[in-house]
Amino acid sequence: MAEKDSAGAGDLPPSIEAAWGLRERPVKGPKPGLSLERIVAAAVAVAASEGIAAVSMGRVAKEVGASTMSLYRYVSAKDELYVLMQEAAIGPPDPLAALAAGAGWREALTEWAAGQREQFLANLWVLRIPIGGPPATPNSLAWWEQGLQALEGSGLSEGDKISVILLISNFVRSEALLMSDLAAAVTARGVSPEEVVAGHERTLRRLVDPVRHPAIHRLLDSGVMSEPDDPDYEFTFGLATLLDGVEALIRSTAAEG
Amino acid sequence: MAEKDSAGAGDLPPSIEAAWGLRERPVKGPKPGLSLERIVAAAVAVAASEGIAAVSMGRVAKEVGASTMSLYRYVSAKDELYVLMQEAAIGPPDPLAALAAGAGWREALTEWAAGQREQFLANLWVLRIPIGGPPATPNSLAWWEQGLQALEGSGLSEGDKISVILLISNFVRSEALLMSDLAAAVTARGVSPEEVVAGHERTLRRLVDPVRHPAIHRLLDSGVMSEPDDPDYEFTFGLATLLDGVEALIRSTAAEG
DNA sequence: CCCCTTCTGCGTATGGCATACGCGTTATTG
DNA sequence: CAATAACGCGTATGCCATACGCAGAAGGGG
Repeated sequence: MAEKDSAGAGDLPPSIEAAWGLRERPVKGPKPGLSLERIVAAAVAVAASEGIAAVSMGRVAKEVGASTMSLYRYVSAKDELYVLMQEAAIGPPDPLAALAAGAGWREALTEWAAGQREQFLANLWVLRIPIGGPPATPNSLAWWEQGLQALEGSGLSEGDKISVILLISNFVRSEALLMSDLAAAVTARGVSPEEVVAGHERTLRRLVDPVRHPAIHRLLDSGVMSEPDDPDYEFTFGLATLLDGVEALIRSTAAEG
Repeated sequence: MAEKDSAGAGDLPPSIEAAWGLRERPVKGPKPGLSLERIVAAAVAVAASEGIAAVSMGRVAKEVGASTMSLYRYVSAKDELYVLMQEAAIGPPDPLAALAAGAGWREALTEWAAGQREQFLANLWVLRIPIGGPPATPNSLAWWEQGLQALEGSGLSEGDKISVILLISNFVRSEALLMSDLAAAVTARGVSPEEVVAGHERTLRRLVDPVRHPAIHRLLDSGVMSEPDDPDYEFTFGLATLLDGVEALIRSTAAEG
């Protein structure tokens, strides 16, 4: 009951194959009136201006001037559309200047992480679409390729390289998601980011019991919550810490290798 | 048009206040036939056995033997139910043995991260529910409290402490999400985890072009994808790297302080 | 003691959603 | 010129969250 198909479980959905440029145009039948590109572009536009929740098959169809069901000739399910949207929004990475300049892995990775973050921040809705498994689209792969290249001179094993890449890209993603949450709260109420943060601090103060939560209480008293307001701070801090950890790994690898 | 309400934007939804034990029972009217606890427990049970997607208001209502709309007397929207489900599933943290034993911050943080991961892995569906903003529920706060306590002796500033806690809990979360993705793929097809990974490697091999993706190509050739199969590996590796970074931060703080 | 207020459970209705299915139509190939 | 295959899309199904309002329960004030 297990091994049946020739290719097996590893096959791609057809629209993803189309994103890779595989898949010959069928030669029979009427010429398609739409195209995957048009559909995905329309979906991205809706998501960018009204959020991912506004992206429905019907809505996208209206945008391209077609009927809902006609989209299913191009995409077999909405999840496929999501994948293609992500792919289109993220785009290919710019070449790493640090690599060209012959700089070290740390500069290269920093640039790589910053680039990825930039793409996320420019397309916050991307962070809201549910991920399923590892990437298999051209641009996603290109980003991974670039990350691996940044670690080329590090002396790490191949396994350690992906692990590091995974670690960093997860960090970038979750930090950007935090920003996105803040942005969402800001637009939900009509207030400024500062007010949102201040409101949350007020709520915490009301709930935190000095006896049961001494550390949080100390934290609130320290006034850190009201301070910095550099939107890049958490990113810069986290990345630096992460890279310090990677540096330790690289050093120890070099020492024992 | 800005400052109107006394409490302002920081207010909690009523069902969350109920989770804190605030909110007096109304004295008029019929006695409630249900309770938040029963509803949340039923929702958690459904999520645990059939996934978060199976949790609908109607389904939960059926589970507790009530009508769909009656749930809205206890919860004002489904998102509130989500928050309460998360709170219930995660539960309060066990006391840190490392802290009691007087061990250092590194042992304490490691234990803390492992505990958090354990809760996630035992309730994979939690990872699928969309997060909105920072936690304001009792158990979530308790976890944060414990994380901060683990860093007590580190000499870090309060601000650096939250940043570190944030960094680590985001890491734990995203790593667990990866496991969850794998588990989902495993149950979706009927195959073993090894076969899923192997299938993905096969797909990659088909798509990766040695010229455009030299680093990934090298990676695939190195055979790392087929190797380890220790499900904790990525977690152990990432956490160690992260903590090495934190160690560097603590050292440099001590040096300049 | 009774009525009025307040809260309960819940039936009904609305408007949204993804998508299965099948039909008429259009191009291409033999 | 027919057979074939892909097209656009109308219709229908079965979910979903949730607004609204009503009928009945419980307690408090007169």
